[in-house]
Parts: sequence; C-alpha cells; structure tokens
Amino acid sequence: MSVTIYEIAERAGVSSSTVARILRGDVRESHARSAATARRVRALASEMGYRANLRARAFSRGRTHSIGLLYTDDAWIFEGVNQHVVNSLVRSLQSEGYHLVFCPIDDGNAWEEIVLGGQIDGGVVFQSLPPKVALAVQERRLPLVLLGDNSDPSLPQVVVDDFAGAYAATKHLIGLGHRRVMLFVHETVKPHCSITERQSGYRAALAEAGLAPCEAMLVSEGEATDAIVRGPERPTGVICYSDLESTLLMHALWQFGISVPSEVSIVGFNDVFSTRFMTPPLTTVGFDAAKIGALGAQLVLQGIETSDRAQAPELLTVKPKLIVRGSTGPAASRDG
Amino acid sequence: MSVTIYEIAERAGVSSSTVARILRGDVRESHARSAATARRVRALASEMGYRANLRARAFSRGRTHSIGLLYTDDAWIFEGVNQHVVNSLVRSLQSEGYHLVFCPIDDGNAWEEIVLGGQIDGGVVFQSLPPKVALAVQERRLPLVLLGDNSDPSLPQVVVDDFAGAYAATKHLIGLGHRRVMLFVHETVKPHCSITERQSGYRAALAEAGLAPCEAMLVSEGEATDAIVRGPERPTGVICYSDLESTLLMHALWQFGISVPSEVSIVGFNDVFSTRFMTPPLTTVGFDAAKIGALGAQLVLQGIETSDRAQAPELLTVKPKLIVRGSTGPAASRDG
DNA sequence: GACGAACATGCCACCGGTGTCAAATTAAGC
DNA sequence: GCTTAATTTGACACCGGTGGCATGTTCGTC
Repeated sequence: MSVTIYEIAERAGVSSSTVARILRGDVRESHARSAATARRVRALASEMGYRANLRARAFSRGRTHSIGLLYTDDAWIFEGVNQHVVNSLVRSLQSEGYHLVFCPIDDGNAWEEIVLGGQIDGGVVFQSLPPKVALAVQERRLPLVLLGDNSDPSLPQVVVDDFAGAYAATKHLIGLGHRRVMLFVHETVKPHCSITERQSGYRAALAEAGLAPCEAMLVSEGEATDAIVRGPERPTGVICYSDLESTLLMHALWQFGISVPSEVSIVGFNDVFSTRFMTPPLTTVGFDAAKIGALGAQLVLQGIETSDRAQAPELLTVKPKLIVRGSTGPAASRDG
Repeated sequence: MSVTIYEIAERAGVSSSTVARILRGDVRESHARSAATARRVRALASEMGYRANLRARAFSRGRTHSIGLLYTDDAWIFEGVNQHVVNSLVRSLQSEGYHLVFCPIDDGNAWEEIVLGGQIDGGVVFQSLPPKVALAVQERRLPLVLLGDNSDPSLPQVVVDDFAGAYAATKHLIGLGHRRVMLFVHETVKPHCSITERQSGYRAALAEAGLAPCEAMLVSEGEATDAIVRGPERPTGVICYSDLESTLLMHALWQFGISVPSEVSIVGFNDVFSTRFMTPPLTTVGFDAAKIGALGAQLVLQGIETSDRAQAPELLTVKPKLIVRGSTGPAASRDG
C-alpha cells in the first residue's frame, strides 16, 4: 500500500525505531553521524513519498487527535453567529494539530460509537449536554468543554455574559425614554441558560429604573405579531432574544404599517451579519464569536493535556457590547 | 484501560476470535451451542461495558469510517442554504456508520495530514477543489465527490441545475412585462461554475424574448447601490446571484426610497429562510438542499465501496424551482 | 453408523506505528 | 589513552482488533 517506516529503514540501513524518531523529530542531532543519517532518512522519506499512517499512530498512542462537536440541535450550530464560533473552533484546533468531527446527538446510538469508541480525544458541547451523554462521558473521563451552556458546573465552559448584554440593551432603551420595554423570546426557542441570563439582565435594568417588566414568550408567528403589535399596551421598545425574533418582529411591524424606530424601537442579539442590512439596520448586542471558539479549543486541549479532573474547572466569560444602529430611537411620546 | 475482547474471551472461556465475531455480528448461530455461547458472550460484554475500540478497528481494517468535508471558503459552507446541505450530509453519513470531519484547506499543510495520512476514507468537496489537493488525492486514490463544482469531470458530482433556475427566474420577470432585467453578482463572490451557469440561463431567456442582457458585477456595496439605483437605464427587474445580493439591493433601494416591487422587482437565489421575512418577502429560486447532501453522501460511500475508478463518474442534478413571493410584480410602466 | 458437507471455533500473523530497555557508539574529563 | 557520562541506536513487545487457515464439531444423508 503506502510507504512505511520499515521500507525506509531497510533502504537506509537503519532500524525502524531510528526512522520513526527522525521523522517524528525527537532527535537532537548533535553527533556528526546522527545528523548524517537523519539527512539520509529524511531524503529517502521525501523521495519515497512517505506519510505517517495516522490510523496506526492513533492506535498505538491511544489518541486520534480528533475532537467531537457535540450538538443536539441541527439548526443551532449553523445559525447566525454560531457559525463563526464553529469556524474559529475548527481553525484553532487545526493550528494545534487537531481536527473537529461532527457528532450530532439524537435518539439513535450513532453518537455512542464515536464518543465511547475512542474515536475522539475530547468534545466541545454546543448549547446543551443531554444527560445520557453526560453520564456516558463521565465514565470514560473524556474531556469536555461547554459552549453557551452552564448546566454542568463540573465542566469547563465558555459563556457570553448575557446578563450584561441584556442589561446594556435595556439601559439603552430606558435612556432613550422608553418606559414599556418588552423582552421577546420566540416560543420555538428551547429553554437555555442564555434566556434566563438575558431575562435577569433585562429585569435588573428595569428594576433599577423603577419600571415593570413586560415579557413575551409567544407561540406562533401570528401570535407574536398580534400580542406585540395589537396588545392592549403596546411596548415602545422591544429587546429580541435573537435575530429570529428581530426578523419576525420587523416583518410584522412592517405589515401593520408601524414604523421603526419612530413608533417602536428594536434591539436584537448576536449581531448577525445580515441584520445590518435590515430596514432600518438593527441595533444589537454583539460579541466576539471567534474568541469563543478559540477559548473553547484552548480549554479542550488543556483538558486533554492535563487530564487532571480534580482541579476546579475553568469558566471563561466573553463580554458583549451594544452596537447602536438605526432600529432604536427616542420614545415617541411619553407613555405613547 | 477499557474492556477488550481478550478479557471477555478469558471470562467466557472462548477465544478472542469468537468474541470478536459474535460481537461484530457475523455469526449465523444455527447451532444450539453457538447460540448459547453467543448469548453468554453478549451478556458478558454488556456487563463489562465493552465497546469496540474504533482506533484499533480503523488500524486493522485500514478504514476510519470518516469522511472529510473539504472546503477552502470558511463562509461558504455555513452560508445560507449550504448549512442544510452540510447537515443533511452529516445525517446521511451517520446513518451509514460514517462521520464527517472538517477539513479546511488553506495555505498551511494541516489538510495534508488528514487527507494523505489515511485519516479519512473519502472526501466531499465544497465549492471548489484546489489543484494541489486534486493532485495529492489522485495519487492516493481517495474517493471524492464534488458538490457545486464541475471543475473536474473525472470525479462524481452533485450539482443544481443553475441554468434552469436562472432561466425560470428571468422568464418570470419577462412574463411580468419587464424589459430591462439585470443579473447582479457581487464582486466579492469568487468565480464559480454556478455563476456562469446562471448567466447562461439568464441570457438564454432574454435572447428568447429578444431582449438585451444588462449584467452587473460590482465592486463595493456603495457602487452596487449607485449603478443599479442611479444608473442611466435603471432596470425594472433584478435577478440576484444569491441572498447577499438580495439583501444589499433591498437595503439600497430602501435607502433611496425606491419601492419593491412597484418600481423594481427582485428575484433572489437559494431560498434562504430569512428572506421570506424581508420587506417584501423575496421571490427566489429554491432547491432541495437536503437532497444534495444525501446524494453526496451516497456517491462518496459508493466510491468507497466499489473503489473502481474506471467507470464513468456519476453526475447527479438537482432541479430548482421558482418560489414567487412579494418582491416581484408587473413592470411599472412600459419602458419605465 | 459411516461419510462428507457445513459451519463454529481456535490459533496466529498482521496492520504500522510507539516506547522501553539494553547495547553500542560517541563526546568529555583527567 | 583510558574511564565515565551522555547520547544514539537497535531489538522487541505492545496497542486491540481482523481475517485466513486449520481443526473440531454438528448435521443431514444414504
């Protein structure tokens, strides 16, 4: 099949160990002779088109240099800002000699093979870690990192400071004179720590200003429209959980002829690229997605290196910042 | 470390081969005795928490059951409709016992390790196959499938019938009375077969109606705005290469107070989810993205099974269809 | 009950690296 | 030049399955 170290060893007149060591790079080459053989071996390897067999290496070392991307929600990992996180993850891992493997977790048992069969050295969990997986993984002592999920405090994790983001967004609207500020989370969004965090930040800012929260967690697109647009006390400012809500809401308001921001101000979340081309461009809470991926990669690899589960797991936080664009403005009239 | 077939064999009082065969499932169990041992072995395996070591299996069989996702453009694989393709690819592969590995190809040599080191059994190429990779892969006889790339006719591929899509879109506008129809491709879009195909379809439809093409391939966002909106002969209908163009154009027209569709009609491409919430909802050319992924998976696995490169490579085509929504309407006035 | 076919089972080499240990070689010190 | 320490090199077991081949067992048939 392909060239092995044995074939090179034979032609170079040295042992396979020597070839392996030279090609792997752990040889100091202080001797004149060793330097000469190293040169010869390397020349032969290059000439013969040698490539280390990664399957054999993985077997013998017990490491695949693969990291699993564990996720349950198909849409989530690709959606909006998460694609940048994944991308950054891939790049960061690659630069350290690791690569990322898709590992969707569903009702089947395909994930078990990968996670428990020793196919991956560690895993990066997106959004949420199903209990069945958590249990299985714990036995195998597979290093994991949680991204955007604080459900298991015993694992290292990278999170966005959602409280601060929602707080800043709410403050922004209050500062513009808004008194009825709504937090809008679409019903299809699965329960998730970022929701509660954003809720807390939102409530904290309102409480500080002595205002009452008016939250919405609506069922269908139609209902979302109705409740917000035609509700008894229409809010003058809405903070959307994500771009999905921003998009739906902007669309609904447009249909009803309600203008943004003169009648209703909207703040989004995540700073998805296309939202800056909305009409009007969306004021939104953004954060450095690439940093999340990079930190995530760092934490898994750290977990693999040390494999010391005793120490307190790291918790890294990424700070968001409010990006003011055109969808927010002064409250139309006092108590409009 | 973890349980091996040898430990099970010892406790069951049989040989390791027997255990391996039973747990792998290739045993017919017609004998009463073999059925009994099979039961016993399986019970022991389950009790001891046995999991086949995939690293060992990959090594011994020379197959990793990994497929590489080869791509050069970060943004592309996640963008719009492609996420559905990737997702479907992952799922289709998973159901056949394979999994997908991110394999970004850049100037570094990280991809070489994966592609040439026997880390993957096959590859799915997105958008374009760099020559250096094509060359390296050819030597190794690694089965590849091209998705949305017709640059190498010697490889199996899955493509969307872009000609038909653009033709239908153009016909649609012509049917609505439009006589100056533009094809808009943003300058940042890399040269790609789908561009030329769409161009051809667009031109063919115009030629049939005896109309002259007016194409645009513009430099920056500002210029796009200017050329289309303030050009000497403003088109009444624009076909956008993708959602990026649709988004930019819609935004530009809004800024200039030009209404869609009464003054300008817009047709998009790819039917990205969020475009149905544009103002107005985008008329667009859509296609079954999941099907592309499924067909892609099928073709790679087929290539792995047969490993017969002699036969003519398959070329599967997915038909697009025009989805008419609110962004297209009758041409305002004759020769507006 | 004997005979051959069909099939279960065991033995063992093999995949291609890694890493340990002992032997061989070299450099350093006096 | 001789001894000792440092370092390179080689031999070899090992990782945990797989699969070919020989052996042993069961079954059907006459």
